[in-house]
Amino acid sequence: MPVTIRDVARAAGVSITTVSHAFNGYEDVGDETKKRVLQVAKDLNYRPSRVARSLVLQQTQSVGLLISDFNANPGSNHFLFDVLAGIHNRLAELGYDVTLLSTTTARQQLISYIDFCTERRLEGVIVMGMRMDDPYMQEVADASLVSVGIDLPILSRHCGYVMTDNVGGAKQGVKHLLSKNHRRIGFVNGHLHAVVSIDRLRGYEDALQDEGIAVDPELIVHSDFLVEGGEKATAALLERRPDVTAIFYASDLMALGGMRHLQKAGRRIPEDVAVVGYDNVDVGQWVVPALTTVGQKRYEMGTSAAEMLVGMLQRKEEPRACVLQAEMVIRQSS
Amino acid sequence: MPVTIRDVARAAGVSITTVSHAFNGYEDVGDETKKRVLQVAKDLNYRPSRVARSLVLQQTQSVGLLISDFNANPGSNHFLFDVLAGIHNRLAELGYDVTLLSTTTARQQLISYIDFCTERRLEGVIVMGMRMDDPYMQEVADASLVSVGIDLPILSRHCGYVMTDNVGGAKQGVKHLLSKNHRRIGFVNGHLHAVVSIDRLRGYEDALQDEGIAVDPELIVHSDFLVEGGEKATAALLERRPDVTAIFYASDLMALGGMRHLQKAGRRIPEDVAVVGYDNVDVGQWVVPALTTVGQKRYEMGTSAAEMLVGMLQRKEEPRACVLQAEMVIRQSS
DNA sequence: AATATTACCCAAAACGTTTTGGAAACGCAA
DNA sequence: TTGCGTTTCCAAAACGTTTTGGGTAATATT
Repeated sequence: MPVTIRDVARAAGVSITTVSHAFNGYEDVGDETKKRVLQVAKDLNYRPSRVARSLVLQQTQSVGLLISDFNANPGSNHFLFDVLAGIHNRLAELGYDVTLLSTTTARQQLISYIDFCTERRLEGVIVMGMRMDDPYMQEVADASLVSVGIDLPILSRHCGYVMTDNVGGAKQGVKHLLSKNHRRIGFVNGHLHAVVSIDRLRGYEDALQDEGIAVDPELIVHSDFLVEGGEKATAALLERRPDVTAIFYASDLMALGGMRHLQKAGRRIPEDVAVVGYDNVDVGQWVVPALTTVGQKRYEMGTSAAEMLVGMLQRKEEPRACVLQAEMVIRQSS
Repeated sequence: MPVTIRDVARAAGVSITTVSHAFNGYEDVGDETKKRVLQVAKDLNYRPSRVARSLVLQQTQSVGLLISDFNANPGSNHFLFDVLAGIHNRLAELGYDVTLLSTTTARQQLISYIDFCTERRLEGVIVMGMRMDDPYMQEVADASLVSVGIDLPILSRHCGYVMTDNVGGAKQGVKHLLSKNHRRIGFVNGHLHAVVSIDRLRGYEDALQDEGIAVDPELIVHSDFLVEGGEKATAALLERRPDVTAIFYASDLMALGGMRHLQKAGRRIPEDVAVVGYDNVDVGQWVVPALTTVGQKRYEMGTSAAEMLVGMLQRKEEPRACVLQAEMVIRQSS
C-alpha cells in the first residue's frame, strides 16, 4: 500500500540505486536527476521504510524504556513521568526511538525482558522504577544488552546508571535543620533493602557528625516511604523521644503523614517541630505549612541517562556512575 | 551478530522453511524434527527478528503514543502517566508495541507526526495531552492514519476518541453541593477555548436548572485551570458576590488556589464556603480540609483507548466516541 | 501392480531498503 | 588510435523472515 523506493524510481525513470543515493547524500548523482527524483518523491509522498532500512543496516536506532511494573509505584508517578519526558526528549534529539516496556508485559507473555529486546533488535534499554529486590534485577545485571538504570546502582560491563546523591541530599536536609539550631533531630527512614535508605541514613549521620553531635539510635525509626507508614513512625518516634525539635523524613509522603500526626498531636509546625521531607512531590507545596524538602532533578536524570546510553552505543564509552546533586527546596515547614 | 533462522536450520539439519513452520505452528513438520528444531533454537538462544518479520508481513504490530509537548502540561503529569500506563498495559496484552512520540520531537526534526508514523510503519496512534488549538490537531483530524484521541472530541473517518462525561461530571459535582442545601453556588471555570470548559459549564447549568434555580451570570468566572488563576478568580468572585456558600471549580488546581484565598480571607471550609474541585489530583487528599472532587478514571481511559484502537485495526470497527462516567470523590471540603 | 493419499520436507520468491562493484559515455592526453 | 580519468548511472546481492507451490517417500486403496 505505501509507496516504495521502486515506485519513485519508476516514476522518475531511474534505478532504485539512484533514488537511494539521491536521498542519502551520495555525490554520484547529477544535479538534474537529483532534483527530479526529490520532486517525484515529494509528489508521491514517499517515506523510506525504517523497517527495511533497519533490516539491511542491522540497527534499529531504537531503545527500550523498561518501567518495571507500572502500577507498582503509587505516588512516584510524577517522578517517573518527568524522567520519562527527559529520556524521550533527549533520545529523540539524538535520533533514537523509544519503545515502552514493562515487566508486567514480559510476565504476561512469559518472556524475559532480554528476549523482548533482542526480538525487536533494540540497541539498548533504560530501566526505571525497579527495586533492587525485583527478580528482573538479576537479568539487567548480567545482560549483555547495553543499559542504564535510573536509581539502580549497578555497574557492570554493559550497564551504567544515573542517580542523585542521596547521602549528599540527606546531608543538606539535615544541615538545613542544624542551621536552624535544631539539635535533637529525628529521622524517619524507608525500608533498608532500598538502596536510597542506606545512603540517606549515611547522609543523616554524616551531617550530625560534622557538627560534633552523637548519633542517637533512639531518634531513628524505619518505615515504608508511604503516608500511613510515616504517620505511625512519627507516633512511635514521639512516644520514645517527645523532646525532638525536628524530624527529617526519607520521603515526602512519609513527611505528609508525619505532619498529619503532629498536627493531631497538637504540635505546631515548624514552631514546635520542624519537618523536612525528601522527593519534592507536587503535593508538598500545597499542604500547610508548605513542605521543605530535598528534591531530585528529575528531567535532568532522564536526559543524562539518555546521553549516557547513546554514548555507550555510538562512542563505545565505558558504563559509568552518574550522580547528580540534590537540590534543597526550602518552604514553610522548617 | 545475533543468531538467525538460518543458523538454527543449519544446526538442526533442516531447511529454514521447516524452522519457520516449527515455530509458527504449522502441521506439516514431524514430531521428532519439531522437537529437535525447538531444542536447537533454545540452545542457540534464537529469537526471530521482528524487523524482518514486519517487513515480510507488512505490519509492525506497533502503534505510536503522541504526547503533544511533554513539558507543556505542568500539573497534569499524574493524569498523563496513569493514562499512559493503561494504554501500554492493554496494548501489550493485545500484542502491540508502543513507540513514544511528542510534537516537540517532530518539530525538532521538522517532520510531521504523520511522516514519523509512516516512516516507522506504525499502524495507528493514540494522541493525548493535546489542546484543540494545537496546530497539530488539523493533522490528526484529516490523517488517514487510524487514531484515537484522549480528551479530544474529534470524530472522523479514521479517528475515534475517549473522554469522560464532563457535563455529567460537573452536574454530579454541583448536585452534591445542592444536596447539602447550597443555593448560591459559584463556578470558577477554565478558559473557554478548552472543550472541557464548555461541557462543565453545561453541567453546572443543567444541575441548577434541574433544581429550578436560575443561573446567575455573576456567579460564574473564568480562569486558566492553574493555582494562581484560581486564587485570583476566587477573590474576584467573593468581591462580586460575598454571599456565595459554595464554589465549584473546573480544576483541582484552581480549587487549591481558591482554598488558599478563602482561608486567607478568614472563611472556614466547608462551614462558610464549601469547595468542590475537578480532576482528583493526588494533592487533593493531603490539603486540609481534604478536597472533594470529581475524578476521571484515568487508567481506564487508557485501556479503553487501546481497545478502541485495536478494534479499528483488527476488526475494522468504526471509530466511535467513548465517554466514560466521572466519579465523585467526597472528602472534607464540602 | 498401479494409483491415490498422507506425512514430511524444501527451494525460491517476496518484503523495501543499502551498498558494492562495475559500466557507459565523455573528454583529454599520449 | 589507444589509454585513462571523470561523471553519472545501474544490476545484483544482502539483510532475516514468511509463504507458496511443489517434491519425495511411505502407506493405503483399488
